Amino acid sequence: MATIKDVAREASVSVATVSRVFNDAAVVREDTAKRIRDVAASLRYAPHNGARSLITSKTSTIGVLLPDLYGEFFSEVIRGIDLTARGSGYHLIISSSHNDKVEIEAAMRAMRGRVDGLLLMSPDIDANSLLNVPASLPVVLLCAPAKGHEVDSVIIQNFRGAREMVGHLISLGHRRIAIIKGALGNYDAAERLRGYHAALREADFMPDGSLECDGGFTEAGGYAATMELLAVKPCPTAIFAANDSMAIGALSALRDLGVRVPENMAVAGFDDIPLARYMDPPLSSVRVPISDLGARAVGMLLHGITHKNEHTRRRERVSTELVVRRSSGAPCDERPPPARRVRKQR
Amino acid sequence: MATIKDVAREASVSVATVSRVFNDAAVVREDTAKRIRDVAASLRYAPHNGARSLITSKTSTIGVLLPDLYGEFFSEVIRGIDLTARGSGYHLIISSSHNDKVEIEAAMRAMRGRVDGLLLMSPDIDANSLLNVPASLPVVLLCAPAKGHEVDSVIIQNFRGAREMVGHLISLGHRRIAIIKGALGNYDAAERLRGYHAALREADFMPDGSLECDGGFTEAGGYAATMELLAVKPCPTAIFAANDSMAIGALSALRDLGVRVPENMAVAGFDDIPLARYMDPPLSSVRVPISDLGARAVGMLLHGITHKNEHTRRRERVSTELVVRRSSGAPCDERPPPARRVRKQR
DNA sequence: GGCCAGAATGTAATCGTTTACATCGAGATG
DNA sequence: CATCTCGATGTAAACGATTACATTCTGGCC
Repeated sequence: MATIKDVAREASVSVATVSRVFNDAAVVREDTAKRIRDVAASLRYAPHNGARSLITSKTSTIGVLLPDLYGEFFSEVIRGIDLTARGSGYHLIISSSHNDKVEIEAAMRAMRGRVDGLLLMSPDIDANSLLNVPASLPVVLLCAPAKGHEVDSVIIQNFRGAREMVGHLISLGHRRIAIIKGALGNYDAAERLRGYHAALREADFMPDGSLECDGGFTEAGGYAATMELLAVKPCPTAIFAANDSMAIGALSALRDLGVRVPENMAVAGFDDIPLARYMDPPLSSVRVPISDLGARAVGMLLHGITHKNEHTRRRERVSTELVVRRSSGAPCDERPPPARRVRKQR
Repeated sequence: MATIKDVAREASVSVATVSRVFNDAAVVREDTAKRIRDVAASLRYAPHNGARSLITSKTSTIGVLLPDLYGEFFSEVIRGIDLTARGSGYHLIISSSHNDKVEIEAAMRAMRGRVDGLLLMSPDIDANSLLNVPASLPVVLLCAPAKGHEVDSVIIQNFRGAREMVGHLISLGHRRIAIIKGALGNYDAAERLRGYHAALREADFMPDGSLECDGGFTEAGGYAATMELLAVKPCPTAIFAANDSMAIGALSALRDLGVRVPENMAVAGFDDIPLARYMDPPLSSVRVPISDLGARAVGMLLHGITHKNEHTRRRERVSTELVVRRSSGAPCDERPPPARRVRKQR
């Protein structure tokens, strides 16, 4: 493959001049510049970015470490990240399926010299892990607690969102509200559970462990958890799933069992993935501006990269919004029902 | 940030020895190796991959150029790509939103020196564009015609799938079958249209231009197209959308118009994205093994990378499968239970 | 024509690695 | 004891660019 030297030789100039043409073309006389461009084109020359970034110590690339790539949530996050990064002239290196600390640290090392900064979404990373990693590489944590404020982060208002949704169910008259919990050790999962508890406490409900089931954030987990919950006596009248995937699993289970939603069981999710409004019945959920999440994280990271020296640690949180659809049993505007007032369920 | 020289100095050895420890550790005496590893850890040293790949001319990275990142189709493709690439120790650099030829060529140049090969998914790339690009970079085309066999490609059996689906609708007794066409100039779109025509021809139906509407592969486009189609007299009794997104738009439109599916209008899509089975009614579609598509492409690309010299051009096609659900009006199994996915959702 | 300023271009060091080749010791061999 | 071998380590040249600094042109002015 042609290098800058080949072009220089062929155009009878020095490499410096060729380099200048491809960077600050201004200083090169127009006729030489044109000659060089022609030669470059005929040789199909393109600058070698690896070499370039070695000397400039700038890769124009940011690394994205994710636990997984499956499902609408990640797809949306990445989209937000990509849009913002590209807007600022940055490329994206994406690396997924990092489950334990060891893998993540390995992946972070692997990013050394490839990226200018790192976006890290991982349930079980903590500040300590970051110490085992090439120093002075800006990092932003996604959906993870930035303990001790040592590192930037952007998180979802999980607590508030969950409390609000459970509050909504309570306001509809539900007294036995079950929760399908997210993956163990996951920050979002823990916070949503906390929000659930808070809402119950505020309504002076007795906590009831039998109404809390693990769902692992997966659709299958939601299905299984629902099967368990329906065996509990007295039966819950509402199920709050800590994400939409599990809520979808719950809807499947209820359908298989012949339980009508929302008449005999209210269901609500979290995230408001695009799929939610297409469910039957449409799923009430807590909207998270998912692609914003990614966009904000990139913004923060880019600031960290360009103002490396005096960039103060920051923590942003994206706010959530209650989205009421039919599955929770409240009247709603999705498909306007005939005049029907708020009706207590049982 | 610490470099190999720092480590060498601190451990009182030469850079060569340090390098050897991080590569073929075998030749270094165990006690020196340990000393070096300790020093490296204390300095938080990690090898600079940019420099490394400059000299080895190997980046262990493949570039992925996509038109967009939105929607389940891309999400699945990327997942397949990521899984396979990671399995072979490759990283992914992803770049989306490339619409016209110029942008794509720019993006391809930008990949020079960053990647060992390129996965290119673009409706309007052709063999000629590839000539304007750094030579000898292996490329695999996704869902695009590899005219003249100059370049590897993997494509979907669009023609067969579409013909089969339209044949299915015909077998159900439909005689006026409309099509919502995909994006203009898009290869998949053209092939699916061709399959539609073939099926009609085989049934000796007269082609009717008024039954062909553009939908641009988007949900909104499908909605609009459906509105138009319902104004056609005599009205079609079935709509074949060239992808699921448009079919979903069609379902929305029909619901808004009060047309019952499948009783008064059969609807079918293409791709069988995860959402399809959740629609109301569940959407008949043509299943495409989307993540396989990505996986196969990576496999082909890796072969091209490792056997650069004598790698014969190849073209693979992934096969499709008819998936009959309620929306087409045929008797069919009830909704399948959720897939038992073990995969983590977040 | 000689001089000079400023524009255009060239020279060479540098970025952080890898690796062919050179060197150095130490133990084995005759 | 000289020599040979071989294992461990060091030296230095690449890789392909950028860029400070040096050098060479160019044309304007006296």
